[in-house]
Amino acid sequence: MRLSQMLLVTLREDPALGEIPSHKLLVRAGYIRRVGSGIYAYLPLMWRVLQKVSRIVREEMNATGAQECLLPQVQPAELWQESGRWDTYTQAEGIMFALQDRKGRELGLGPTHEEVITAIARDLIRSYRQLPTHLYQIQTKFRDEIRPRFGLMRGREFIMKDGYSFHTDEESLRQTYADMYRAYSNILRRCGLQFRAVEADSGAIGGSGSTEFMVLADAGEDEILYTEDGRYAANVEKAVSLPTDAVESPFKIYEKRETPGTETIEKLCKFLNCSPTQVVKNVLYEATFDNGVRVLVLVSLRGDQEVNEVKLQNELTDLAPCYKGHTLLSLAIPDADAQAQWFRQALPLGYIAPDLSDEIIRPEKQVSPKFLRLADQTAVDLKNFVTGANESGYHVVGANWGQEFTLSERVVDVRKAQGGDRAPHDPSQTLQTARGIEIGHIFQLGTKYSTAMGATYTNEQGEEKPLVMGCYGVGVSRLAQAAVEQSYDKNGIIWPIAIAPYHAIVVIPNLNDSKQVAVAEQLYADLNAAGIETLLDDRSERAGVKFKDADLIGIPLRIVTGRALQAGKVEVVLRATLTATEIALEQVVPTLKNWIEAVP
RNA sequence: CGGGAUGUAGCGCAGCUUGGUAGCGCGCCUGCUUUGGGAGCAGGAUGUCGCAGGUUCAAAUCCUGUCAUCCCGACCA
Repeated sequence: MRLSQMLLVTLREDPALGEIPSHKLLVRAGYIRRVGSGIYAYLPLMWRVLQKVSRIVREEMNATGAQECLLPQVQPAELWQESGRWDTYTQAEGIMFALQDRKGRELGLGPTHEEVITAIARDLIRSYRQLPTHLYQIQTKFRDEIRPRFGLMRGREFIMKDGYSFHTDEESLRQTYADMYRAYSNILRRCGLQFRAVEADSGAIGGSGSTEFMVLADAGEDEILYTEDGRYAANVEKAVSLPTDAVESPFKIYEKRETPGTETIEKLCKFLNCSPTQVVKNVLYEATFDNGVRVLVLVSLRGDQEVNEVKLQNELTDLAPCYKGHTLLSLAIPDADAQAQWFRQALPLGYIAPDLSDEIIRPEKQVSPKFLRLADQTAVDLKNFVTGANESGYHVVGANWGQEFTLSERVVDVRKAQGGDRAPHDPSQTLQTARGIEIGHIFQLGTKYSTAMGATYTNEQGEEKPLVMGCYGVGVSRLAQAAVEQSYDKNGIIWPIAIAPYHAIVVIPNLNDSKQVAVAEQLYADLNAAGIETLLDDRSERAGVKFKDADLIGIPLRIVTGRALQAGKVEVVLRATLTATEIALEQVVPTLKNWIEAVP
């Protein structure tokens, strides 16, 4: 491609997006253009990158025996009602764009495709002889994100590879899951990215085991915890750890103390001169179930710990049947307005005890009259602890479970693991933290969708069984931006060669020099003929502009038909290091071919 | 959903306090010069000042409403 023919508009200044480098660079270098909040156009250079990524994804998927297909983006609500996800996806998380057609039928734009694929499997798969089988697609997904940001990282429309496998049993599923683990590792390695596979929570998708593939980058939205022995790595939402030991409490006698202005753990510990590990703190949440029932949840945990809301959500989802619901719709910390609505009197904020009276809950039809009291394991082990007195300005010290306070029968693990905690598999290992961008996620779904939607097969014994399923996603457009986030400098993008839009760019410094032009044209033709994807910068711009643009758009190899021509050579510059080498004309094609093939 | 901010030329911004002919830089167009790191000189084009009301002789500027976009938070008592 000749740059003189290409619609390439680069910006000299950074666009006014107070955001992450990769986003600014993709806009500035003319790869993407924002059309609406979280909605982007992929311009020609970007589209080539996306196609490169897609190709690698296809090759690795096909190598595992998965078959490519293309599923509809517009999906009838009935399918989602069958799986039970219509409400959670259109109300609670609100992530699905829902609409009505002219006849008033409800439709959704696909944020994911479990329902569609399960419906198809239900129709097509009859026998164990057809299993296992694995279908995938590369397609645009729609998600009405609460807050779109960071360009392609969290858009409302994005490209994703999603695959779904069907099995007779868990063993067969685990085999495909392992294949996908390898395929995803191959994809990321081939794209030239630094990444880490971590244990993850399976969230709204459901199912048992799941692994996330994280591209390591400081701007990543996810925190990951891992040990240096390489034996443990998990998303912070999923991570488990051993808490640090609690300090022994100095409060041997139970008594109520006046503790003015100590509404936070930090202030309280300073005032009482004690460790946060001697405090039981009590956090209030409001949970809403799918049948409209609301429950006030009081979580007790050790003062130095924080609640992991994902774990808490999972616990509450499990408890939904106790409130005659199927699933949790939302979980929130009640704000002042909500508190005024729920309670007869103002809460003693900062001074709440585990035995906060149910009496203060204002009776209401859809509201549970009692607190759901949960105790985290870290709180259970405490002796002679400090906690609130249910009265503003007062705490109690020297309290014990079974004496002054009754321990909830529901003991759970809802604490957030933190860097520095000891690892369960080997307490001599401490958890390290890193930030990552979630690029891939593989799940063992089991029979959640097949059971809900009646997708079954007949086994060798002639029995009808639900299909065992797995699902596997790669964020294709997100991966492309993550590559930039991991590889850029002050001059612009530095693409890994495997996904660069072009391998090389031939720059003519002076268009008026006919020799420069002739040599460049010849090299341009020869390189392309040799299978090296090459751009020709034949624009009537000054050399400086061309160099700046070449660096900005990040083409790995730059060939300059400039002053070295007198010696029968051209200058070849590596974008990554900006190091230049002079190479004889006839050596250019073979040399570049070697370099490109040498990249792993 | 809460909090904060911003909407003025393709991009980045000033002007608004104190109402009075729409500005700057970059980019774009023409010509000449220049030609290895975002050139110089000369000339030129480009705006429903987000939208709708209101106040006023007069509104980018003041008032009301509205829409959009961006940032922070969704913080633990």
